[in-house]
Amino acid sequence: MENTQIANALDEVADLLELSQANEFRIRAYRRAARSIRGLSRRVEDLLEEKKDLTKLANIGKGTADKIREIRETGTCRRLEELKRQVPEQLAELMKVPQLGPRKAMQVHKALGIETMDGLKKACRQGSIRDLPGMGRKTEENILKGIKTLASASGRHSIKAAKEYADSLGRHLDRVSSIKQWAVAGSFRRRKETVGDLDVLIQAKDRSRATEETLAFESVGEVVSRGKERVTVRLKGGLQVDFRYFEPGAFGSAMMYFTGSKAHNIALRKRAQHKGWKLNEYGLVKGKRTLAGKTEESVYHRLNLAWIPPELREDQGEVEAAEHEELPVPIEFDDIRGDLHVHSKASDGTNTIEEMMDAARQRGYQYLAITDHSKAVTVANGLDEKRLMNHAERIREVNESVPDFWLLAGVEVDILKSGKLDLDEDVLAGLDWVCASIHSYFNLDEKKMTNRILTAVRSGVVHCIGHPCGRMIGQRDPIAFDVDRVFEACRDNGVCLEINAQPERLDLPDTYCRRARNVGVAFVIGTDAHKQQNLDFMPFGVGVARRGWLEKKDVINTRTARVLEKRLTGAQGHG
DNA sequence: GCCGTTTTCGGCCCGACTGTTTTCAGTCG
Repeated sequence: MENTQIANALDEVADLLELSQANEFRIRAYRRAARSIRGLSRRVEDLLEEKKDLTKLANIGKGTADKIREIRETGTCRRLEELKRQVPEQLAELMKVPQLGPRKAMQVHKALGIETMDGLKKACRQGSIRDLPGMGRKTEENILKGIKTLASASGRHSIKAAKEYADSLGRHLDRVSSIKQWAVAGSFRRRKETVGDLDVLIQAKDRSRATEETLAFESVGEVVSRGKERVTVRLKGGLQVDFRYFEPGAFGSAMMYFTGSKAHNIALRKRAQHKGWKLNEYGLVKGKRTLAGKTEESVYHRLNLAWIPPELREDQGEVEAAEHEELPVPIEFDDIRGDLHVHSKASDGTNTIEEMMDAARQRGYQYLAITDHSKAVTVANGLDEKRLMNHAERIREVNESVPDFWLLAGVEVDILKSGKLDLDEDVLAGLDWVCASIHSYFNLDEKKMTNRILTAVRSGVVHCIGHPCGRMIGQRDPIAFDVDRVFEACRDNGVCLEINAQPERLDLPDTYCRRARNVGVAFVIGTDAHKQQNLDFMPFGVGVARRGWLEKKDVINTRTARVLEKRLTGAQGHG
């Protein structure tokens, strides 16, 4: 059983407790427990196997630990089943409609017997909601709008889409004369793999004028709410943007508040509270006196903490690390010296070897590995041994023509169902860079999949495992394998793990990066570019690495061409 | 239901906006 499943069950208990209007702190306890489980780097299943004490985990006490054991064994727990008997399960779904919380959901259910989305829609249209106490016409409208939003937006947006909106919004805000300063915070700043909305902080003298000018942004679809402090809009593409005004003296605390994560904020507020202070978006205050707020650094320092990079703010040990000055120095995009995963026209890329190289040189790189597909990927015009040898020859000719750049003759070879590589190992051994990836049979059971990957890792000719989890965000689940065994084998065989920077992959995911780093594996960040512009995916991969606590030294394509070459040739025979 | 730098009971993060009210509850982030 996966951690997500356990966390979902706990959240379900919380949902139903909310509907039952149970003690709010009890509800919060279940939410916190669910979040803790979700954020674990290890599987609860394994922890239980090892007879570990779950109450040692944050926010898990005796009661929840018992329930987790129950959920693991039976798929549910008695408390949850009991709640389901008392509260219609479907109401929990209705609660997901924006504007409809637990109270209103229960109210419409009790008064009108509504249990389904369709029933709710009908009631709104018929105007029977407005007669309930505390509700009116506007409530009906908002619920209908909420149902529509829920259906269309279906949650989160890719980091790439969010970046496009953020960039064009930024260009607009730069032109607004009444805005003195603005910045994007939120999960976008934390570089999460997907983004729910954009949080934009604005400093302006004349707020109402700034609001007017901001709302003139061409992509604004509708204004959701509008106050003196905050303006919320939905863009035409469905992405929600919160604009929040602040004064210069509170810039740092506002950035912290809106950057989150929520769990990180709560951890910091509790820390402030212990000192008898209060922390909110307006500053760190003691009684009526403001202790800090102008910059993020000032707030962290006043709390006896080092400044924490946004990507680490998940309440996953970063506060403790900041306290003991043990924070990592996360890798930066400027540390990257080359890209080791790109395709050319030889397989399914759109550009020639030369064009890809030019694009890499324009970006200031020292090297680039051309890694076209192998023959198993027929849809991508994968190369067989003969074509690959000719292709490698061509790459080396081009490489000869550029003394100040290293073009590596490489391949992205398929890991077949058995674990055998798709190309002759003698041919692979003659290449500069071999990335091995899975592109088929994603549904093998965990044992078979683990052995499959281990066979490739131990082949002796592979430098790197490409997009190790094979997931596509929101489309395809990660493959099932024993990650710890694979990570250990990679370390022992000198095989790198790739962080694939394609925004729909971002694979390895951040939590696995951190886990693999602790095992001692080396990483490579590759864009998997299929055309020149795709080389610009690199920052997305760097974002994942930063969220995974990786430093420059952990990632081998931060090495200069000279050092990398030494490593690759020196590593021959070792893997 | 969890938890402890005010520790085994009594707290639990904090503020803005809307729509309904006429002082506030519900929702959201």
